[in-house]
Amino acid sequence: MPIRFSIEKKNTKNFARAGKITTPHGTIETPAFVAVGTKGTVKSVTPEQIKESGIEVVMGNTYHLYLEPGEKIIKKAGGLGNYMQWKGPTMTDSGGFQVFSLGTGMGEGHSKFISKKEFEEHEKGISVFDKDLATMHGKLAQVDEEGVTFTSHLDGSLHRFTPERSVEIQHALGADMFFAFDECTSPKASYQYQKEALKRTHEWAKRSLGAHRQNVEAGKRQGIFGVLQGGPYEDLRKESARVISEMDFDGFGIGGSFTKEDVSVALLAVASILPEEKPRHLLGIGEPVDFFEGVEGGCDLFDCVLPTRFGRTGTLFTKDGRIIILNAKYRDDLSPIEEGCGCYTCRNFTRSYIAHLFRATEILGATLATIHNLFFIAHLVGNIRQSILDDRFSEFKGEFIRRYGK
RNA sequence: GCGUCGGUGGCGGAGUGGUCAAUCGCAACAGACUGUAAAUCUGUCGCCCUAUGGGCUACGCAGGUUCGAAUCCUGCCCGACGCA
Repeated sequence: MPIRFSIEKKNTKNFARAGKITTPHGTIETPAFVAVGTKGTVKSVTPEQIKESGIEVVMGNTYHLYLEPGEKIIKKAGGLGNYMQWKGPTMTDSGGFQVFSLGTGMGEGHSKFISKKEFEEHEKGISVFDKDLATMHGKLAQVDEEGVTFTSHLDGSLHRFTPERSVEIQHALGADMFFAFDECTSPKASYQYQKEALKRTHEWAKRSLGAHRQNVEAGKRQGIFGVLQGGPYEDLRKESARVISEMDFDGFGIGGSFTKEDVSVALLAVASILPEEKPRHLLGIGEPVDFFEGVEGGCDLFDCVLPTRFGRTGTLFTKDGRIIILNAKYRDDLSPIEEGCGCYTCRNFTRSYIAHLFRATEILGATLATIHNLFFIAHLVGNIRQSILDDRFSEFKGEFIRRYGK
């Protein structure tokens, strides 16, 4: 078994649990936040800085790394971790999300989240979105039963991913854990489409798993996670949980696009169906408040671009809510981003200085802000873990949300 | 002193009789971002108001021509360059 998951403590009132994932490159204490390093780098920070922020695992992306520098080079370098000099555990995403973000997501012009209002209007047919128009303009990915054909966003060249190909690339990338190739649907897709896409995702899961089990060497080093889909529909979510659970995956990913309100529903629908003894990764979710819901719904791993993207674009997490460092009031604010924060940035620099770096578009601003945000999230999730161990999860959740807001 | 060119909103810089409160860029101000086509994107950006509309003041200064001027004419002030 390439990875081992053990549960140390379970919450009696919900699905929250604290545990450990042991991988060939070290142990991850769960719940844990996975830093996103799409192209083999967590943008703007060094591996040392990632580690010092309290991050234990980094996730790269098959689509991006396949396009550049190409999986062959990374394999030759000894795998993703070695190539990027991240010594801890690694994961890779399958490229399934890009089926959405470069496919329908691009035409619809929204991210994986959609507001409740927009979703309801869409259901009533009020939306002005024109599917034909979206197809004609700029979509880079096209789904069929066998896989996805896409044009590179870098040079327009034509490529094709199938479950087998995604797994093959992910073997070359060599991460400790990786995901089966799935189709992440648009939140605006119809029930009928969600159902068809789900069938496809299940078929692809089976094929991904098959391709992985065929490679005995890779199987010794890498764990494969099957991905659940189903959009906002509870019955599809349950069905997905049943189908994917029956396959011999090493862990599970919960994917998809949502309205904020659907996340919790989707998790609870699935929580008691998934086998308890395998880790669950909630894909792509990570506002501070979201972690509580995710953990309550039984999730052990989370990845999200927000800490790093927010960092680079000047939005910083604090216990009292997020701040936009470019706001005029911080120009002469000589206090740290967050009073009492133990991160490198807060121990050494002021809001004023970081604001100055952003105004001057000095790249150190992105680095210092990213360090802080990663530290904030890693420690938030770490504190959630501790609260489970101490049997005070609900109290901690209440305290945090009261102060943070939203 | 003479000549030439030029003076536009915080800055740079369009516009050369009406659709100009004035293209655009920068700065400024505010916002967004959830398995990263993102060091990205959006909105506001003369003043005032009973604000998807209305009023006022504006294109160096002062006059003038015209139904109407940032745009044409005269004088003045300032700047750059050239000649003395």
